[in-house]
Amino acid sequence: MLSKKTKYGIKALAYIARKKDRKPVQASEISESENISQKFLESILLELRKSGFLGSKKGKGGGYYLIKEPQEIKMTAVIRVLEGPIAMVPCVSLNYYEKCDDCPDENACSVHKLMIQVRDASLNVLGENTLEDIAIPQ
Amino acid sequence: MLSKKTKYGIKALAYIARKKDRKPVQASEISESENISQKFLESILLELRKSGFLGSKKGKGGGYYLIKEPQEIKMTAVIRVLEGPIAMVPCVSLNYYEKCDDCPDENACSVHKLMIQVRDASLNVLGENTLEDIAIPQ
DNA sequence: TTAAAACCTACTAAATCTATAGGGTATAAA
DNA sequence: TTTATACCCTATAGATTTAGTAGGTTTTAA
Repeated sequence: MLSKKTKYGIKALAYIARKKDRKPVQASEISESENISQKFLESILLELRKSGFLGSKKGKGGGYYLIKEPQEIKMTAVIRVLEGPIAMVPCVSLNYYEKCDDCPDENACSVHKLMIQVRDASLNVLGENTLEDIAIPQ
Repeated sequence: MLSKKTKYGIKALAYIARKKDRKPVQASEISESENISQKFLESILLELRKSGFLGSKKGKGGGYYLIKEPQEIKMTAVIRVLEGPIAMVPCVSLNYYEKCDDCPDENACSVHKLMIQVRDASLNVLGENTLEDIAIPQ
């Protein structure tokens, strides 16, 4: 299951991407428009800034803006930052690999083989979709 | 992320499916062989029995056995029983649908559209794999 | 009769999620 | 230079889920 944090983060990025001008967008505006708790959203936007997706401007007229073009932002990257691994088990994760305690041999594990297929299917979808693709005008 | 419960459940089913004879397999045997806490495993096997995947026999020489043939058991069905929805958000779940609190219009939601694609990709993989496919002899 | 094995209920420690509280800091406009 | 704005930061807390553990009861085969 996708956490609310990730879901809100994606919606916020899409909201910012839909704006044609590159003026900073306030957290309060996104919060109201997308029905997200403002304080919670602030922490998410902050994280997106620290991980290089957003820039920010303080003070009156400030807000958040995209650093890269929407078509350059793959959804795999967004989800990895907000949610963590895309894989359903750590032992098939490309970016967050962990060995299973119970598994002496990954290649003999039935779950492992299945989850590699699921991971690749998900990676394929999320890698082909960019922020531009999902931020269609309403 | 797949819960340990689901992971153990799949491994247990695969273990039982690998046995050629249809004699009942004890929880203790699976527990030792797959490095799963026996008590935890018992509760999982019980759930798999109640949901129609396994039959059981009590007393000495008892254990669990498959009710259907491995090739008739789709992994979608197993995961839905043990883990719940396959979709990453409830609003795109076929079997566990729930409306999002924050979303007035699902069709205008960027997350919704993306997650439908992810769901379909996962469903495709999990629907094509049966217990027979993943229970390859070690 | 005894041992084995499924069955059942209740509980719990730890982690995670989803925020909320309460400010601090930098900036722009008046 | 003041003031309002808006980002920035830390701490905390309630709810839920996870991953078990504990301690039994019931059924069956030998």
